Amino acid sequence: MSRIKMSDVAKAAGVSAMTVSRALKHDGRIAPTTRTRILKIVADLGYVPDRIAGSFSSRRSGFVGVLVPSLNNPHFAETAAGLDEVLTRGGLQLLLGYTNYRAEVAERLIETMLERRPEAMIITFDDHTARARQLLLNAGIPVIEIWETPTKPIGHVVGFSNRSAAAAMVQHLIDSGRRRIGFIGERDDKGTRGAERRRGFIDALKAAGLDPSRRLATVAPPINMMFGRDAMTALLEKWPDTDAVMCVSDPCAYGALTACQLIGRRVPEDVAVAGFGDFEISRCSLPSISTVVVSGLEIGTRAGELTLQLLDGSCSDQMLILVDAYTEPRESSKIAG
Amino acid sequence: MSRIKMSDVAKAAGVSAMTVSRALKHDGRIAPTTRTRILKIVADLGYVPDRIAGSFSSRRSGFVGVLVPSLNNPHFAETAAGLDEVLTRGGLQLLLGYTNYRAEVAERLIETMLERRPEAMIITFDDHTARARQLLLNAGIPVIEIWETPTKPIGHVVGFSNRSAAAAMVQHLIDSGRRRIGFIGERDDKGTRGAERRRGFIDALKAAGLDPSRRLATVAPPINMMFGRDAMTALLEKWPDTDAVMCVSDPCAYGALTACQLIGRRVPEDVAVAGFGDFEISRCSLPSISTVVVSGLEIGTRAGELTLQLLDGSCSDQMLILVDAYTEPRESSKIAG
DNA sequence: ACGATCGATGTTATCGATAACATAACTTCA
DNA sequence: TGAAGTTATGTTATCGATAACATCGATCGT
Repeated sequence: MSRIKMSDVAKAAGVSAMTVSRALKHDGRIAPTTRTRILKIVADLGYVPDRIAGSFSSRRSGFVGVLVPSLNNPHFAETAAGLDEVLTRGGLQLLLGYTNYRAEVAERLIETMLERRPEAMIITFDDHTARARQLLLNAGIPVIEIWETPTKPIGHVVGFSNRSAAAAMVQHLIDSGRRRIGFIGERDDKGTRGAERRRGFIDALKAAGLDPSRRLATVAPPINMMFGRDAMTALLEKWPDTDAVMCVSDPCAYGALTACQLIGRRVPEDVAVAGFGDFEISRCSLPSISTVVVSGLEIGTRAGELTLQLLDGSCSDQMLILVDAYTEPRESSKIAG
Repeated sequence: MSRIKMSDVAKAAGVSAMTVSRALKHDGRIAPTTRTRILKIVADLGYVPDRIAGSFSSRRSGFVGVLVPSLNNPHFAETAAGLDEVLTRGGLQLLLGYTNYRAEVAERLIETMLERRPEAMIITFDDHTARARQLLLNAGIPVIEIWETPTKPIGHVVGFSNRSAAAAMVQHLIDSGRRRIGFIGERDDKGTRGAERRRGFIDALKAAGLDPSRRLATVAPPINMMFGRDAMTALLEKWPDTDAVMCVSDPCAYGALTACQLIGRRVPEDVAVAGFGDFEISRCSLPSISTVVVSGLEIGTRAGELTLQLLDGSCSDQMLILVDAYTEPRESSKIAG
């Protein structure tokens, strides 16, 4: 059961192990006929190279560590897909971890990942612990924070301002004639994207001289549909004259929409509903839900491309890449009749 | 910039590298005082062990390779979460890859993963290429197929029969008085879970002596909401007297539901709609959508536990673990009239 | 036609941790 | 009290590939 190793292949081909190594990674300096012969023997023997040994020897793990809050979210899944797509082309492999939106989990994951000597780390911005930050700074590898624009970045950034994007959406609600606008989201004590969106909500209302206190933000992320429904029910009970609601995400907004439909409030005639993120549900629901469009895939591919550039030395500045995030009005915020 | 290594820590502590190694993995044979002293020095120096070297030496990668069709699907995300939860406890790390439902991508991923010498492989069942199968068989590690019950398993299985589960749901539609039942899903040439569900649909209708030909299954997975809407629109155009539709998944069913609402067919009075998978949307939609409940999390945790048992030798048989999948009737299939 | 260059391949040292074995000090109990 | 066991630690060899350098024959330009 002892595994076939490179020297076995070499022996079978009548060459040295080094030649086999070169044949496998196609590094030029090898005769095409030799290469073909070796590859045939590799296939015949079923040789599978040992990348642990290879990484150890070359001091290149071929890994990029990626941290997302949750996989169960199409945005981060798309970001991971975009990263994977680009990095695979560069011969790199994703080492994916998810934090469940918890900083201490993130710290542990960062530590574990760094033991694998990733060549870069890509982190979805969230409040990091001081130690996590220190670990990343000491790692001596490129660090890219994504999905936000941190005030104190660790390294590079590929993201957008959740705060301004949310503010723009609230402004759209104001422009469509709404004045008594509520917010449904996550509780206030977390440095997450959701908290930034809440700040954007407050920004926009204050700027317009409106009351920003209609907020129901009580649970930790992730927020789901049923929370949106329950929160909207509660919000309408507490502030019955509410004429619009901004939700931290589209699933939450869909829940809020169903709450209105169950209670008998018409959307958008009586209440406008807005979400965030352009999830599938916000396009397909009846009425469709106005949302902030942002492409998780683009964040992934841009971060992936930046990673490749940083690793091949073709980019050495500290980068701040902003991706587009824009308000897309749909039926749920049509100007009331 | 040369990294601190174990021997540096050893020197600082006045012990041998081996003692540092033992202190870090807490393997018993070490004096508590020595251990404390070493851990303090590790922290002070910011030493991060090199697991590549460690894996190379111990011949244990600490990885478990996991293949899912897509991350952008709450089921597989939950399965990954369940696996992660259990395997982390066992000191193992997930190496996650996704295939986009494509066998050739799966083959490439399996090959790449095996180079990392995973200690086990967990594969979401789909049609494997012959080479993928061979690679897995030759790897000499436990292989667990999940989310299905393959007729010719490679190793162990943790799953359920998508075919019978779908058949049971169709039977429920029949029991609720429906006779002209359609199916919306993925095209017929793939060995996926969706194709199994289509077979289950046909099984149930044939068994009841009903016509199973009302099928719209034209695109490759994954199926989305808008496809469900378009397909339902087309299906009702082609077979206007359809009184129920079974959809390959809940998002697809939600799309079909909105198609009915747009056209003016009442659900469930005129048409019953059924989905698969107990996605959030099927609980929250109005009406709620009848579905087949199956826990991706459970599949993950069960597969994780099995992995640990296989690796510590406490289980050596070829295992077939069935998880529960049951029909949950909701409003969308209430008995008409 | 001959030194310079190049292309293909071989040799050797090495990456950093850990398994396996060795050792020294210290207990234990007949 | 001394042989046998126990505990804490040290020593040595090793995992499998690859970087760096070495070699050798073929080719080329003038």
